[in-house]
Amino acid sequence: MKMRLSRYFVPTIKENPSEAAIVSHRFMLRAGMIRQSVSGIYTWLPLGLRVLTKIENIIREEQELAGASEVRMSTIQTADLWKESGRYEDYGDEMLRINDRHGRELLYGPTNEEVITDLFRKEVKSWKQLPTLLYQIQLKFRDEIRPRFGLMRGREFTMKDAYSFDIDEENSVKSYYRMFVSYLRIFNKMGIRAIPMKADTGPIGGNLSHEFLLLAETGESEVYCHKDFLEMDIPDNVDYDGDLSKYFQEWTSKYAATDEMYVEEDAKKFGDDIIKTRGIEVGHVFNFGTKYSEPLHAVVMNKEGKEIPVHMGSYGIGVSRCVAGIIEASHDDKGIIWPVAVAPFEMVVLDVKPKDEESSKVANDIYKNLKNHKLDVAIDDRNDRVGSKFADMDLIGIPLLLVVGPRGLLDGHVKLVSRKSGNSINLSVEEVQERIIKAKSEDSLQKFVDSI
RNA sequence: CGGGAAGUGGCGCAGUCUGGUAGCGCAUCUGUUUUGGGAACAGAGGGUCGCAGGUUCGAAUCCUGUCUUCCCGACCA
Repeated sequence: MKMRLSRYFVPTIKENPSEAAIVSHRFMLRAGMIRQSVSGIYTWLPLGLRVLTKIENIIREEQELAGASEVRMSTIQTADLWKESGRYEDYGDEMLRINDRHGRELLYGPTNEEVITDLFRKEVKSWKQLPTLLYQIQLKFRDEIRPRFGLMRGREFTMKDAYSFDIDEENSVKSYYRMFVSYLRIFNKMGIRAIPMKADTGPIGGNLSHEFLLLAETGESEVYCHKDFLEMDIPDNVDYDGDLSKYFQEWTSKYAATDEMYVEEDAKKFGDDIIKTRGIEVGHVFNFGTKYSEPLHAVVMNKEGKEIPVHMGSYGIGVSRCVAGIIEASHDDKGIIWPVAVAPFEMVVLDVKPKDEESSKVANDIYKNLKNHKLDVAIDDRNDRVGSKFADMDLIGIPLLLVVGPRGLLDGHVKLVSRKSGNSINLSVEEVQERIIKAKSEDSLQKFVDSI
């Protein structure tokens, strides 16, 4: 399908909606990415959905690499399982409880430990089938006391949740490391730096747990973090069947903690290297042993022929929150600045004057050629004044803008603009395509954008 | 749930104190002139003022109730 913005649904808003108090919420509404349905619940519009989908696909790719298999559990769950695990009463009013026509107690899942454990106990019986690592990307509902900040704290939200099942503590920790490393790679691919910090295990329980926090001035929690984390290398060419403890050591040996876990004496050992800033929690990993497998009787036969409860872990990423988080971390007063990997479009060809047949044809030819070379490109063929088209593209945050109009073509050039730096370069019609296609084929489009 | 603020054309707001039958900017539609960073002029359409009661000759405005949204707090991906 041809991505013509004149035919696409992008309802941008010029003025700031009064209900949006933070940057990401404002820009998502203004850029036509989302609309609120009721408090804390949103409809995703085409542009927002493209970003969400890209993030989901990055997660899928990396989770599969780490050995996890995708499933999709139902959003509606039975209360019986929660009574069995003992969490039905604990979870409180955050859980949306529903009765069906027969009066049976159901609920809209706020998390899925019970359902996945139920699946596991029915299907897996032997230590030979372990480890088992499953994940899903699914809507969750938590009836927050006070939803706020748009997608940052909604009630309905998209979450990636993964669950590991192992024969013992030692192997369970290996699964934990797999997810830990996978997370480092996932957030890096999204174009953000999320730093693992020692975490409180909260209601999910367990002893080994880390939160991944995206650093942003507008973050919800105060964090203390060693400055080396900002430059540390992301694990590459990872052998997920090998020893991953070195990565884990590297990423946990230096100090990083949220304010509620902050211990001054520990931080002091690193002196001035600890910076105090703010962060947004985008991921959380837990290793919780047999907390659910015991009450739910998720057992396997071990080598000695004895039934033992499996050791479990769960691993979440707030997918829809990531969309907002990335905006918090990357924007200016004009709008969003998307990292290439998650931008709704990698680039847009801006047809300055759609009514000018000649220049418009050049714009369309370039568009088609780039599209044929796998670029995720759209053409802005809207019959608006160029100023408002520029303003929209800045707001929406398209990383790369290719401006094609009669004036430039007179001199034989088109203009390439980087959203991030605001810089532009004039290039011939041929050269611009060559360079973009080359960068795309080398998977270095972000570098190319950064070089402008 | 406690504290605060707000609901008036699609969006942002004024009008409410001091009741007299609704206005501004942006957006939309038509026409003309424009067109390389949110055009100009002329004209047009669109609101029973969140909802329900009440007071009054008369209510956006006063009173009572109710719903919704946002902000601060406890809670959290």
